[in-house]
Amino acid sequence: MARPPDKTLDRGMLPSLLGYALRRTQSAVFADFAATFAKAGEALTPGEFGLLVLVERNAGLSQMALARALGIDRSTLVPILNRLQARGLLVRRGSPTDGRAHALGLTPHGETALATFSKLVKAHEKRVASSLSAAETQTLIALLEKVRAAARSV
Amino acid sequence: MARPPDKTLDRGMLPSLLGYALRRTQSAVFADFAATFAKAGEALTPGEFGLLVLVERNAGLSQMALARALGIDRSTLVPILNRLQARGLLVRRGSPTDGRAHALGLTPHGETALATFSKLVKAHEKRVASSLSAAETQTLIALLEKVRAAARSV
DNA sequence: TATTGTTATACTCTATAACTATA
DNA sequence: TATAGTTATAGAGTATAACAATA
Repeated sequence: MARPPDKTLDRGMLPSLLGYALRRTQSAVFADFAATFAKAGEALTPGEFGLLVLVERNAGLSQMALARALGIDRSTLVPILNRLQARGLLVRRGSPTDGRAHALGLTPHGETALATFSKLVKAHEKRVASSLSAAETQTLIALLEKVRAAARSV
Repeated sequence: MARPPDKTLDRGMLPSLLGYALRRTQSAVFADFAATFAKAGEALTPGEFGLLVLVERNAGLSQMALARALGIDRSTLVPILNRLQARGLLVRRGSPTDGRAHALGLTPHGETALATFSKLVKAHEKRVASSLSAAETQTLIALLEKVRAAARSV
């Protein structure tokens, strides 16, 4: 990990930019996520967690559907799934309805691991939201969604 | 660019997570930033813009100081500076006070380019913040800073 | 000894293009 | 023809370790 940012530099207009605040906050939250998992002897990225949740809640979905839901290319997904499969968390089964497609699902170990991961994520969320009231957290998420909708329609 | 996310999937607990909203919003804002620059025939990432602003506002700073301000390792900075220098935006001069260090600065072309970039960034910011009132934008930035402070102290 | 910048190396995320098997 | 998954390849961002020059 790199050293903490130097606060003495002149940052000009940057602190007033939404994108700048977004990037810096996301970076800090990501680091907290990683630290939370590392402290528990686990290793998982936010993206991997999101993927596992999607597979659990939509068992049998195809790689194409998953890639679309994640907003990434299908080729990008392949090595990610390979890694999670090698860890025994996830399986690719043949689709019963389409010979080209895979039906994705969690393994039993993946299910129990995801339960553990979810607890860690909740602890992490509680910590990063600790400086906000429940109402502020809801406001923040709602404002982020509004910004996302506005940015998406370019 | 990948296709838009599929809205029909069950996302479980994800929409209530701050980190999830943060990642998705940042991704959309980043795409808007890239699209804004592409439409103007320019190419720059948010990180490169931030770096150029830092160099302009703190002319003569060293690579170590810049890396610290950006929160990245000094070795990570080298290829980034190489690229910006190859584009004629930035120069490494010898530090007058420390024979080991470089004094970073913008070239005249870098100064004029940064002025153009800043206009594009303002247009981009205006668009992504278009769905929020001025007060909401201030609230959003303030809440993000509070979260960042809480996440940083792990 | 410690610091600055560089290089070598490695890993992840991202994409495009081409291939295969199926539809 | 079109789609699902894979592979090959490439570029950017990130890091650690080791090195030369300098402090």
